[in-house]
Amino acid sequence: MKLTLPDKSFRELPEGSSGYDLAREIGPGLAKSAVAICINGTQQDLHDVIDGDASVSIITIDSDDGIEIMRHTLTAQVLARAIKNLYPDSKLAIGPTIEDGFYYDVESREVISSDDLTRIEDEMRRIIKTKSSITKKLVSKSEALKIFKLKKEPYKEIIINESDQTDDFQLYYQDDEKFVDLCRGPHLPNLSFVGAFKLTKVSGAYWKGDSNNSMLTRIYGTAFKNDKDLQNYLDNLEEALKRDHRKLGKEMDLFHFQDEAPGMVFWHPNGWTIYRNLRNFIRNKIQFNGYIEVNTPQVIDRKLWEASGHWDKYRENMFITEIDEKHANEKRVNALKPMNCPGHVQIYNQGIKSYKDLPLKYAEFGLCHRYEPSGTMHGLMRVRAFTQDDGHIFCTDDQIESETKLFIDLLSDIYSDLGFKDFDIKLSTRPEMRVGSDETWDKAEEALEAAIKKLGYPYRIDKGDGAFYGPKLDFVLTDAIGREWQCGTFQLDFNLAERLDAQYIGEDGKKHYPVMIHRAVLGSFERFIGILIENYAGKLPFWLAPQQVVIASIISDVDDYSIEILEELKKEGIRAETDLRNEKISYKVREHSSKKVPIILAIGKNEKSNKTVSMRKIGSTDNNVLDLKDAIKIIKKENINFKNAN
RNA sequence: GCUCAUAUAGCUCAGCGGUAGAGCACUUGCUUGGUAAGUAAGAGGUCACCGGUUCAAGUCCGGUUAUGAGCUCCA
Repeated sequence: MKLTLPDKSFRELPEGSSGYDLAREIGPGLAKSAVAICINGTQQDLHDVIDGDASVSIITIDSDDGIEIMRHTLTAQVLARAIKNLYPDSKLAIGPTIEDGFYYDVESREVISSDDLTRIEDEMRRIIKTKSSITKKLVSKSEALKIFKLKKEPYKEIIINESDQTDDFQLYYQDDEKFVDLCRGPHLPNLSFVGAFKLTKVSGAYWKGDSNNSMLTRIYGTAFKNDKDLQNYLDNLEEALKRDHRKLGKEMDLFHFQDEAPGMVFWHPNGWTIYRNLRNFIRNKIQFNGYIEVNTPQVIDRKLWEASGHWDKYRENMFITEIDEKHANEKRVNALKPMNCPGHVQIYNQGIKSYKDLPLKYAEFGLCHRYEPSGTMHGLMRVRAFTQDDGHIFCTDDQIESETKLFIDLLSDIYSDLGFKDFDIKLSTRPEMRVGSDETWDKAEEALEAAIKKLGYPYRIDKGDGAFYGPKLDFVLTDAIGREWQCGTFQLDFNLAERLDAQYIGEDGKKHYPVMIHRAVLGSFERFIGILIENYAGKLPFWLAPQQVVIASIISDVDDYSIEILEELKKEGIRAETDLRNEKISYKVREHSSKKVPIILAIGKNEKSNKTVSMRKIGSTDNNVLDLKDAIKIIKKENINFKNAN
């Protein structure tokens, strides 16, 4: 048979040859590092017989695919076996690879906690030491069922039963045949290819990811070619931990949380400075883009939420309030607003609107409360009270496309100013829980897709992920360490205006319902500030930094000059402070550097007598001695973004 | 909401049945020192909350609350 290699060259091999035979034919080095073969684009075991002419490539242990196969073998053959050895009553569910690692889900009567991981790792090492070869058997559906029934593995039975495959179920065995796992394969030919690994954590996970199903124990691990790669990976994890906004928030004294208000931020002066700067920045951007800022009540009668549809479709997420005092004769039930939209419609509804008023864009930095499930809160990233950079565009069908473009332009501009160059767009369609007729949804989805298509932005579709009132575009940005964050949103709504009776008089003199577009660029200030902190590892752009300059004296003789510099900077609107404490300059530099103050001006005898400063910027150990006037010019220039925003 | 873990000084953590500890931070003294920790002393805790076991409970057990890692959610 004729085999085509990746470099387009050919090899002629006798019928019945395997990937291993091919590798050996090409060279002993390749045969030694080969772990699997890719035949016509499908990965298969190295010892599978190649079925006639094909284009093939050998997968070596050094390649990304090879590492992935190694991780797969490690979880399905080694981890699973170790668990069965240590917890014979446990039931195996599934064990896939994930980015940078793998996990195995098992049902176990005994609690497996992170303290047990070392024990499981030891058992895994013992298994690996046997260097067993791994062999495959193909069996029929009924035989596969029989085997796993005997082994008392109910989850495997379910997997087999639910498969539409009738034959060729792949069973993988090690040398002594005591352990068997059902698997899609391919696997390493033997365990000597296993490199460096580590079990990382234990947690619960629902069977098939459905919260109605039973909770299994999930054991996570990671594996690499060698110890060096593994260590490198673990170091990177530690690096990510260092920029955790919860840790930096404490170090930089930005905010805190406490038991009495879970999921709600106590902003400290430093954190609130960042918040205010970001809000001013957005406020100016949107004013420039035709939005009018409004403000609506926090607590609103349930009647309005019933009319808007929130009471029916969103109540699980709402904080409901009642007045509890005996003397109160109001017995109404209120809800804290989870969204600003119904409030904005109330403003729209004051007075009669004409088509000439459209598009009408209301913006609100509205504080919304949502009752998020207890287990989902996470620092600033997922909270129960947050402020959106919210806005609602009331427009006609014809204006949807131009409004979509205007919004995406605004969003790119803002993201780019904040240091995020790239974002992806997701189009989310009708969810199961929704208001409005299917015809309305057809119309809305078509209009939104037509707009984004016409504008030529690449997008992907996320089926069923729309808001309950309409389809949406979500904007996902990538941060400095490659993580993705869904921030901006643009939601088309053909329902709410009608439900809340918002109308306009058209050119035809008749009443029409406007389209409502719910939109936000940052999403929530809380979350976005969390993202900014992590993206910049706390070293925020100068215009956002809570404290921009510290003037640190070296000896007390220069206190007066330091104060003079402070006054100069304050005149320029710079957030500066002096540090005149009786401490060494290195102590002061260390302290303000760890608080991520962008600029430290060290002031000693020389600076005072020459009217200069010694400037040190965060992230650098250079010290530039500059004339005070020049230094102030440079600092003003650093602030330019902020000035532009005003 | 679910699984597991955690909760001790302002912060980071040790202590795991017998009257509460360290480092840093804080206060005071000495020190005026040139770019990531000068030095000595002092002060600081209802060991998250409620209950139980015990002669005796940060310490063991149960519950509550919060937090963490995941899962499920995420407008």
